[in-house]
Amino acid sequence: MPPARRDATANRILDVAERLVQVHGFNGFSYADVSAKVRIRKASLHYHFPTKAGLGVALVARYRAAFLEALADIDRRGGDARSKLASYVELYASVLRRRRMCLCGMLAADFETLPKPMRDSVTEFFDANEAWLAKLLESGRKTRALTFRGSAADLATFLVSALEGAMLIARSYRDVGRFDAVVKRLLNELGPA
Amino acid sequence: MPPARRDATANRILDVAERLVQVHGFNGFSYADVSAKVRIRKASLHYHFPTKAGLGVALVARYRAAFLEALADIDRRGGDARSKLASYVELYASVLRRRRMCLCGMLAADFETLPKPMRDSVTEFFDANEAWLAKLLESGRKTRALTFRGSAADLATFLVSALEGAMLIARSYRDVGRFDAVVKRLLNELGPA
DNA sequence: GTCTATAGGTGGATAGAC
DNA sequence: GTCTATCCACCTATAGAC
Repeated sequence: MPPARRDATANRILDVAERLVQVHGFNGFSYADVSAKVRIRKASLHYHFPTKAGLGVALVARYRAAFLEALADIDRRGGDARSKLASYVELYASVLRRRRMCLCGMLAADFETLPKPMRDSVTEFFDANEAWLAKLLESGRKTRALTFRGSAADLATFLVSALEGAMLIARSYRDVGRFDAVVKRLLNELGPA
Repeated sequence: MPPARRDATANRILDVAERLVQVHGFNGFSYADVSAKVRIRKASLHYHFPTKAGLGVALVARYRAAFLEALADIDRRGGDARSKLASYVELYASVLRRRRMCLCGMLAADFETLPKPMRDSVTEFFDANEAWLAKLLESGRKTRALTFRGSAADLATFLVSALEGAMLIARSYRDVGRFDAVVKRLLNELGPA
Protein backbone atom coordinates (compact mmCIF):
# COMPACT_ATOMS: atom_id res chain seq x y z
CA MET A 1 0.00 0.00 0.00
CA PRO A 2 1.49 3.35 -1.02
CA PRO A 3 2.30 5.74 1.85
CA ALA A 4 0.02 8.40 0.38
CA ARG A 5 -2.98 6.15 0.89
CA ARG A 6 -1.78 4.53 4.10
CA ASP A 7 -1.45 7.94 5.77
CA ALA A 8 -4.45 9.56 4.14
CA THR A 9 -6.13 10.29 7.47
CA ALA A 10 -2.92 11.54 9.05
CA ASN A 11 -2.54 13.94 6.16
CA ARG A 12 -6.09 15.21 6.44
CA ILE A 13 -5.41 15.84 10.12
CA LEU A 14 -2.23 17.69 9.24
CA ASP A 15 -4.07 19.78 6.64
CA VAL A 16 -6.64 20.91 9.17
CA ALA A 17 -4.17 21.42 12.00
CA GLU A 18 -1.83 23.36 9.74
CA ARG A 19 -4.53 25.80 8.81
CA LEU A 20 -5.58 26.17 12.43
CA VAL A 21 -2.04 26.96 13.56
CA GLN A 22 -1.51 29.40 10.71
CA VAL A 23 -4.68 31.25 11.63
CA HIS A 24 -4.99 30.85 15.42
CA GLY A 25 -1.51 29.93 16.59
CA PHE A 26 -0.30 26.79 18.34
CA ASN A 27 -1.97 27.74 21.63
CA GLY A 28 -5.13 28.85 19.87
CA PHE A 29 -6.37 25.50 18.60
CA SER A 30 -7.31 22.18 20.19
CA TYR A 31 -7.86 18.55 19.27
CA ALA A 32 -11.57 19.36 19.48
CA ASP A 33 -11.18 21.94 16.70
CA VAL A 34 -9.35 19.44 14.51
CA SER A 35 -11.88 16.76 15.35
CA ALA A 36 -14.78 18.90 14.19
CA LYS A 37 -13.21 19.63 10.80
CA VAL A 38 -11.80 16.17 10.08
CA ARG A 39 -15.05 14.52 11.19
CA ILE A 40 -13.32 12.04 13.41
CA ARG A 41 -13.57 11.78 17.20
CA LYS A 42 -11.01 13.51 19.40
CA ALA A 43 -9.72 10.22 20.78
CA SER A 44 -9.05 8.88 17.29
CA LEU A 45 -6.72 11.79 16.59
CA HIS A 46 -4.48 10.48 19.33
CA TYR A 47 -4.08 7.23 17.40
CA HIS A 48 -2.36 9.19 14.61
CA PHE A 49 -0.67 11.82 16.77
CA PRO A 50 -0.43 10.71 20.40
CA THR A 51 0.58 14.15 21.68
CA LYS A 52 0.03 17.72 20.56
CA ALA A 53 3.78 18.29 20.67
CA GLY A 54 4.27 15.39 18.26
CA LEU A 55 1.59 16.76 15.98
CA GLY A 56 3.38 20.10 16.05
CA VAL A 57 6.70 18.57 15.05
CA ALA A 58 5.05 16.65 12.20
CA LEU A 59 3.39 19.89 11.10
CA VAL A 60 6.65 21.78 10.83
CA ALA A 61 8.44 18.85 9.18
CA ARG A 62 5.81 18.60 6.47
CA TYR A 63 5.64 22.37 6.01
CA ARG A 64 9.38 22.63 5.60
CA ALA A 65 9.49 19.73 3.16
CA ALA A 66 6.70 21.28 1.07
CA PHE A 67 8.37 24.69 1.17
CA LEU A 68 11.75 23.32 0.12
CA GLU A 69 10.02 21.37 -2.62
CA ALA A 70 8.45 24.59 -3.86
CA LEU A 71 11.89 26.18 -3.87
CA ALA A 72 13.30 23.24 -5.84
CA ASP A 73 10.44 23.77 -8.28
CA ILE A 74 11.47 27.35 -8.76
CA ASP A 75 14.99 26.19 -9.54
CA ARG A 76 13.70 23.58 -11.99
CA ARG A 77 11.54 26.09 -13.85
CA GLY A 78 14.63 28.18 -14.58
CA GLY A 79 14.71 31.87 -15.49
CA ASP A 80 16.85 34.69 -14.19
CA ALA A 81 17.42 35.47 -10.50
CA ARG A 82 14.91 38.26 -10.58
CA SER A 83 12.02 36.16 -11.81
CA LYS A 84 12.99 33.44 -9.35
CA LEU A 85 12.88 36.02 -6.59
CA ALA A 86 9.41 37.03 -7.74
CA SER A 87 8.33 33.39 -7.54
CA TYR A 88 9.82 33.14 -4.09
CA VAL A 89 7.86 36.14 -2.86
CA GLU A 90 4.75 34.73 -4.49
CA LEU A 91 4.99 31.75 -2.12
CA TYR A 92 4.42 34.12 0.79
CA ALA A 93 1.73 36.08 -1.00
CA SER A 94 -0.27 32.96 -1.78
CA VAL A 95 -0.27 32.00 1.91
CA LEU A 96 -1.44 35.47 2.90
CA ARG A 97 -4.17 35.49 0.27
CA ARG A 98 -5.62 32.47 2.01
CA ARG A 99 -5.70 34.65 5.13
CA ARG A 100 -2.95 32.65 6.77
CA MET A 101 0.34 33.52 8.38
CA CYS A 102 3.49 31.58 7.45
CA LEU A 103 3.38 28.51 9.71
CA CYS A 104 6.85 29.12 11.08
CA GLY A 105 6.35 32.86 11.42
CA MET A 106 3.33 32.07 13.57
CA LEU A 107 5.31 29.53 15.57
CA ALA A 108 8.05 32.12 16.02
CA ALA A 109 5.47 34.19 17.90
CA ASP A 110 4.51 31.15 19.99
CA PHE A 111 8.17 30.21 20.32
CA GLU A 112 8.60 30.51 24.09
CA THR A 113 5.64 28.23 24.74
CA LEU A 114 6.67 25.53 22.26
CA PRO A 115 8.06 22.14 23.23
CA LYS A 116 11.81 22.05 22.60
CA PRO A 117 11.75 19.80 19.50
CA MET A 118 9.32 22.21 17.82
CA ARG A 119 11.58 25.15 18.57
CA ASP A 120 14.49 23.50 16.87
CA SER A 121 12.34 22.67 13.85
CA VAL A 122 11.27 26.29 13.50
CA THR A 123 14.76 27.77 13.39
CA GLU A 124 15.83 24.97 11.05
CA PHE A 125 13.08 26.08 8.70
CA PHE A 126 14.42 29.63 8.65
CA ASP A 127 17.97 28.37 8.22
CA ALA A 128 17.06 26.27 5.18
CA ASN A 129 14.86 29.03 3.77
CA GLU A 130 17.57 31.66 4.07
CA ALA A 131 20.27 29.33 2.76
CA TRP A 132 18.33 28.80 -0.47
CA LEU A 133 17.59 32.49 -0.78
CA ALA A 134 21.21 33.49 -0.15
CA LYS A 135 22.32 31.16 -2.92
CA LEU A 136 19.82 32.72 -5.30
CA LEU A 137 20.92 36.24 -4.36
CA GLU A 138 24.58 35.37 -4.83
CA SER A 139 23.95 33.96 -8.30
CA GLY A 140 21.81 36.98 -9.15
CA ARG A 141 24.66 39.26 -8.19
CA LYS A 142 27.07 37.33 -10.38
CA THR A 143 24.85 37.66 -13.45
CA ARG A 144 24.12 41.30 -12.56
CA ALA A 145 20.38 40.52 -12.46
CA LEU A 146 20.44 41.81 -8.88
CA THR A 147 22.47 44.54 -7.23
CA PHE A 148 22.96 44.89 -3.50
CA ARG A 149 25.51 45.71 -0.83
CA GLY A 150 26.78 43.41 1.91
CA SER A 151 26.68 39.63 2.05
CA ALA A 152 23.99 37.58 0.35
CA ALA A 153 23.37 35.78 3.66
CA ASP A 154 22.73 39.09 5.41
CA LEU A 155 20.36 40.20 2.70
CA ALA A 156 18.54 36.87 2.88
CA THR A 157 18.00 37.36 6.61
CA PHE A 158 16.75 40.83 5.91
CA LEU A 159 14.31 39.75 3.21
CA VAL A 160 12.84 36.92 5.26
CA SER A 161 12.38 39.27 8.23
CA ALA A 162 10.67 41.88 6.11
CA LEU A 163 8.40 39.36 4.38
CA GLU A 164 7.37 37.71 7.64
CA GLY A 165 6.72 41.07 9.27
CA ALA A 166 4.75 42.31 6.29
CA MET A 167 2.60 39.17 6.36
CA LEU A 168 2.05 39.49 10.09
CA ILE A 169 0.77 43.03 9.93
CA ALA A 170 -1.04 42.91 6.58
CA ARG A 171 -3.07 39.99 7.91
CA SER A 172 -4.29 42.14 10.82
CA TYR A 173 -5.47 44.76 8.35
CA ARG A 174 -6.90 42.05 6.10
CA ASP A 175 -5.19 43.98 3.35
CA VAL A 176 -2.95 42.07 0.97
CA GLY A 177 -2.14 45.37 -0.72
CA ARG A 178 -0.12 46.28 2.35
CA PHE A 179 2.02 43.23 1.76
CA ASP A 180 2.34 43.96 -1.95
CA ALA A 181 3.53 47.50 -1.22
CA VAL A 182 6.31 46.17 1.00
CA VAL A 183 7.32 43.66 -1.67
CA LYS A 184 7.45 46.35 -4.32
CA ARG A 185 9.82 48.40 -2.20
CA LEU A 186 12.00 45.38 -1.44
CA LEU A 187 12.35 44.48 -5.11
CA ASN A 188 12.99 48.09 -6.11
CA GLU A 189 16.00 48.20 -3.81
CA LEU A 190 17.54 45.25 -5.64
CA GLY A 191 18.11 47.15 -8.83
CA PRO A 192 16.11 47.91 -11.99
CA ALA A 193 13.83 45.20 -13.32
CA MET B 1 -5.55 60.49 46.03
CA PRO B 2 -3.46 60.56 42.84
CA PRO B 3 -4.43 58.03 40.17
CA ALA B 4 -0.91 56.57 40.22
CA ARG B 5 -1.41 55.41 43.79
CA ARG B 6 -5.07 54.57 43.50
CA ASP B 7 -4.38 52.17 40.65
CA ALA B 8 -1.09 50.81 41.97
CA THR B 9 -2.31 47.21 42.02
CA ALA B 10 -3.95 47.51 38.63
CA ASN B 11 -0.65 48.74 37.24
CA ARG B 12 1.30 45.90 38.77
CA ILE B 13 -1.16 43.51 37.19
CA LEU B 14 -0.72 45.23 33.85
CA ASP B 15 3.08 45.07 34.18
CA VAL B 16 3.00 41.33 34.72
CA ALA B 17 0.33 40.63 32.12
CA GLU B 18 2.12 42.78 29.56
CA ARG B 19 5.29 40.82 29.94
CA LEU B 20 3.40 37.53 29.75
CA VAL B 21 1.67 38.53 26.52
CA GLN B 22 4.89 39.80 24.97
CA VAL B 23 6.62 36.51 25.75
CA HIS B 24 3.86 33.87 25.54
CA GLY B 25 1.11 35.51 23.54
CA PHE B 26 -2.47 36.32 24.52
CA ASN B 27 -3.54 32.67 24.42
CA GLY B 28 -0.37 31.54 26.20
CA PHE B 29 -1.00 33.08 29.60
CA SER B 30 -3.71 32.79 32.25
CA TYR B 31 -4.98 34.60 35.30
CA ALA B 32 -3.21 31.90 37.29
CA ASP B 33 0.13 33.00 35.76
CA VAL B 34 -0.54 36.62 36.62
CA SER B 35 -1.71 35.66 40.09
CA ALA B 36 1.55 33.83 40.86
CA LYS B 37 3.70 36.81 39.87
CA VAL B 38 1.61 39.58 41.43
CA ARG B 39 1.15 37.56 44.62
CA ILE B 40 -2.55 38.09 44.71
CA ARG B 41 -5.25 35.41 44.36
CA LYS B 42 -6.83 34.74 40.99
CA ALA B 43 -10.26 35.92 42.10
CA SER B 44 -8.85 39.27 43.21
CA LEU B 45 -7.57 39.92 39.71
CA HIS B 46 -11.17 39.92 38.52
CA TYR B 47 -11.90 42.82 40.82
CA HIS B 48 -9.46 44.95 38.80
CA PHE B 49 -10.10 43.38 35.42
CA PRO B 50 -13.40 41.47 35.33
CA THR B 51 -12.65 39.77 32.01
CA LYS B 52 -9.53 38.75 30.14
CA ALA B 53 -10.77 40.66 27.10
CA GLY B 54 -10.99 43.81 29.22
CA LEU B 55 -7.52 43.22 30.57
CA GLY B 56 -6.30 42.86 26.99
CA VAL B 57 -7.85 46.15 25.93
CA ALA B 58 -6.31 47.93 28.94
CA LEU B 59 -2.98 46.37 28.05
CA VAL B 60 -2.97 47.72 24.51
CA ALA B 61 -4.26 51.13 25.60
CA ARG B 62 -1.45 51.54 28.12
CA TYR B 63 1.16 50.20 25.72
CA ARG B 64 0.11 52.58 22.98
CA ALA B 65 0.06 55.55 25.36
CA ALA B 66 3.55 54.69 26.62
CA PHE B 67 4.82 54.20 23.08
CA LEU B 68 3.41 57.49 21.85
CA GLU B 69 4.86 59.18 24.92
CA ALA B 70 8.26 57.76 24.01
CA LEU B 71 7.82 59.14 20.50
CA ALA B 72 6.90 62.55 21.92
CA ASP B 73 10.07 62.33 24.00
CA ILE B 74 12.12 61.77 20.88
CA ASP B 75 10.56 64.88 19.37
CA ARG B 76 11.26 66.89 22.52
CA ARG B 77 14.91 65.84 22.66
CA GLY B 78 15.39 67.29 19.18
CA GLY B 79 18.19 66.46 16.74
CA ASP B 80 18.08 65.66 13.04
CA ALA B 81 15.74 63.13 11.45
CA ARG B 82 18.46 60.52 11.25
CA SER B 83 19.22 60.55 14.96
CA LYS B 84 15.50 60.55 15.72
CA LEU B 85 15.15 57.51 13.51
CA ALA B 86 17.94 55.82 15.45
CA SER B 87 16.08 56.57 18.70
CA TYR B 88 12.92 55.17 17.17
CA VAL B 89 14.63 51.92 16.24
CA GLU B 90 16.17 51.77 19.70
CA LEU B 91 12.66 51.53 21.15
CA TYR B 92 12.24 48.20 19.39
CA ALA B 93 15.75 47.02 20.25
CA SER B 94 15.25 47.67 23.96
CA VAL B 95 12.11 45.53 23.94
CA LEU B 96 13.92 42.72 22.17
CA ARG B 97 16.87 42.89 24.56
CA ARG B 98 14.44 42.09 27.35
CA ARG B 99 13.57 38.98 25.30
CA ARG B 100 10.15 40.32 24.47
CA MET B 101 8.23 40.80 21.27
CA CYS B 102 6.45 44.10 20.58
CA LEU B 103 3.10 43.75 22.37
CA CYS B 104 1.12 44.61 19.26
CA GLY B 105 3.31 42.52 16.98
CA MET B 106 2.54 39.58 19.23
CA LEU B 107 -1.16 40.43 19.23
CA ALA B 108 -1.04 40.66 15.44
CA ALA B 109 -0.09 36.97 15.47
CA ASP B 110 -2.97 36.22 17.85
CA PHE B 111 -5.22 38.55 15.88
CA GLU B 112 -7.86 36.08 14.67
CA THR B 113 -8.49 34.82 18.20
CA LEU B 114 -8.76 38.27 19.80
CA PRO B 115 -12.02 39.86 21.00
CA LYS B 116 -13.13 42.55 18.56
CA PRO B 117 -12.25 45.58 20.73
CA MET B 118 -8.69 44.30 21.07
CA ARG B 119 -8.36 43.88 17.32
CA ASP B 120 -9.32 47.46 16.74
CA SER B 121 -6.83 48.63 19.37
CA VAL B 122 -4.02 46.73 17.69
CA THR B 123 -4.47 48.25 14.25
CA GLU B 124 -4.91 51.65 15.84
CA PHE B 125 -1.51 51.20 17.44
CA PHE B 126 0.08 50.54 14.06
CA ASP B 127 -1.78 53.47 12.52
CA ALA B 128 -0.53 55.89 15.17
CA ASN B 129 2.95 54.43 15.06
CA GLU B 130 3.22 54.73 11.29
CA ALA B 131 1.70 58.20 11.25
CA TRP B 132 4.42 59.50 13.58
CA LEU B 133 7.11 57.73 11.58
CA ALA B 134 5.80 59.04 8.25
CA LYS B 135 5.92 62.57 9.58
CA LEU B 136 9.51 62.08 10.69
CA LEU B 137 10.48 60.63 7.31
CA GLU B 138 8.85 63.47 5.44
CA SER B 139 10.68 66.08 7.49
CA GLY B 140 13.93 64.16 7.05
CA ARG B 141 13.47 64.21 3.32
CA LYS B 142 12.89 67.97 3.35
CA THR B 143 16.13 68.66 5.24
CA ARG B 144 17.95 66.08 3.10
CA ALA B 145 18.91 64.13 6.22
CA LEU B 146 17.15 61.15 4.63
CA THR B 147 16.78 60.07 1.02
CA PHE B 148 14.18 57.63 -0.24
CA ARG B 149 11.79 56.94 -3.07
CA GLY B 150 8.01 56.75 -2.87
CA SER B 151 5.72 58.18 -0.23
CA ALA B 152 6.75 58.62 3.39
CA ALA B 153 3.63 56.73 4.46
CA ASP B 154 4.62 53.76 2.30
CA LEU B 155 8.12 53.76 3.70
CA ALA B 156 6.75 53.95 7.24
CA THR B 157 4.65 50.85 6.60
CA PHE B 158 7.70 49.16 5.19
CA LEU B 159 9.92 50.03 8.14
CA VAL B 160 7.40 48.92 10.75
CA SER B 161 6.90 45.63 8.91
CA ALA B 162 10.62 44.99 8.69
CA LEU B 163 11.23 45.89 12.33
CA GLU B 164 8.39 43.71 13.60
CA GLY B 165 9.51 40.80 11.43
CA ALA B 166 13.12 41.18 12.51
CA MET B 167 12.07 41.17 16.17
CA LEU B 168 9.87 38.13 15.66
CA ILE B 169 12.58 36.01 14.12
CA ALA B 170 15.58 37.30 16.08
CA ARG B 171 13.75 36.40 19.27
CA SER B 172 13.47 32.77 18.12
CA TYR B 173 17.22 32.68 17.58
CA ARG B 174 17.77 34.52 20.85
CA ASP B 175 20.15 36.63 18.83
CA VAL B 176 19.79 40.40 19.03
CA GLY B 177 22.61 40.66 16.48
CA ARG B 178 20.19 39.37 13.88
CA PHE B 179 17.92 42.32 14.59
CA ASP B 180 20.83 44.76 14.55
CA ALA B 181 21.93 43.47 11.15
CA VAL B 182 18.48 44.15 9.70
CA VAL B 183 18.46 47.64 11.22
CA LYS B 184 21.85 48.42 9.74
CA ARG B 185 20.62 47.51 6.29
CA LEU B 186 17.44 49.54 6.72
CA LEU B 187 19.33 52.67 7.76
CA ASN B 188 21.90 52.22 5.00
CA GLU B 189 19.15 52.38 2.41
CA LEU B 190 18.07 55.77 3.70
CA GLY B 191 21.22 57.52 2.56
CA PRO B 192 24.68 58.21 4.03
CA ALA B 193 24.91 58.89 7.74
C1' DG C 1 -8.67 2.70 13.17
C1' DT C 2 -12.49 4.56 15.20
C1' DC C 3 -15.56 4.62 18.81
C1' DT C 4 -17.58 5.79 23.91
C1' DA C 5 -16.39 7.01 28.26
C1' DT C 6 -13.70 9.15 31.42
C1' DA C 7 -9.73 10.63 33.95
C1' DG C 8 -7.16 14.53 35.78
C1' DG C 9 -6.06 19.06 35.09
C1' DT C 10 -6.61 24.00 33.99
C1' DG C 11 -9.28 27.73 31.77
C1' DG C 12 -12.10 32.16 32.89
C1' DA C 13 -15.38 33.68 35.94
C1' DT C 14 -18.69 34.28 40.19
C1' DA C 15 -20.58 34.30 45.24
C1' DG C 16 -20.10 35.77 49.47
C1' DA C 17 -17.26 36.19 53.90
C1' DC C 18 -14.02 39.32 55.88
C1' DG D 1 -9.76 44.87 47.98
C1' DT D 2 -8.57 40.43 48.98
C1' DC D 3 -9.79 36.09 50.40
C1' DT D 4 -11.85 30.90 50.12
C1' DA D 5 -14.72 28.08 47.76
C1' DT D 6 -16.81 26.70 43.83
C1' DC D 7 -18.88 26.35 38.99
C1' DC D 8 -18.67 24.69 34.52
C1' DA D 9 -16.54 24.51 30.18
C1' DC D 10 -12.69 22.93 27.94
C1' DC D 11 -8.09 20.92 27.68
C1' DT D 12 -4.79 16.81 26.60
C1' DA D 13 -4.61 12.18 27.12
C1' DT D 14 -5.85 7.16 28.21
C1' DA D 15 -8.67 2.67 28.64
C1' DG D 16 -10.99 -0.59 26.49
C1' DA D 17 -14.99 -2.19 23.35
C1' DC D 18 -15.87 -2.90 18.55
